[in-house]
Amino acid sequence: MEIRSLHGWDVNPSRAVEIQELLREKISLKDSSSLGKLRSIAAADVSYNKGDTTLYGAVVVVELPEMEIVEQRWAKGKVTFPYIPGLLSFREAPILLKAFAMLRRAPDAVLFDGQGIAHPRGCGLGSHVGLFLDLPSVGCAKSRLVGEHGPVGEDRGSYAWLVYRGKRVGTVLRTRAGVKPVFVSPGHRVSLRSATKLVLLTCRRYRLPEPIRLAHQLVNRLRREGR
DNA sequence: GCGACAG
DNA sequence: ATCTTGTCGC
Repeated sequence: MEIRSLHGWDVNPSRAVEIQELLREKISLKDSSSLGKLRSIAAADVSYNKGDTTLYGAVVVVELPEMEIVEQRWAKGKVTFPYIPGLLSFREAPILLKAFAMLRRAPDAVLFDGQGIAHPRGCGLGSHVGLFLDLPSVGCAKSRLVGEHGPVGEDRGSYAWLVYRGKRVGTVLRTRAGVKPVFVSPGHRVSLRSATKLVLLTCRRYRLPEPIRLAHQLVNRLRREGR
């Protein structure tokens, strides 16, 4: 699929912050019309090698309603940026974009293992990569980066607003009774409402969305087998 | 200066 | 993220 080039990746942390502030203005929180006929959903994830600088990135595409895998691509590369809270996309996006570039067909939406706009500068991994792909994207993180929230109901589907600097930037969603909730936030071209519905829709028997679990399994398998 | 801090 | 076995519970 086509990848819109917005800037290179050879940057330092200071420059990365400037880039996020510029990208923030380009993010759309409106539902893309293409979400109406939502059919294929993709998810991307990254895995690292221990004392090495090798990393793997993968994207898995599934189709509703059964969510069977229709395509999957992966790439192997080297770490070029350190892990700094708030700058995760500069570490993981490059390898993920390589995998996305190999997709034959662009998915209708993409899920990311990280934050969308629930970020210090409103531009987390989900938003950053969503902008490059110019596709509806959603951030679904396992823990909090920024924002505050009240208690979350115990039933599946219960949620609390994630508020940051006086704005609702996401939801803390219980995707399964009895398990820790996930942090959902719009990436690009999706509303907070739709982002939350999309995550709940793709969560079946586990805490995380099925596409994300599949991408997670794929990169970990690649790392174990050292391919 | 101190505490927080996606993966 | 990664290092790691068993184990408590539905």
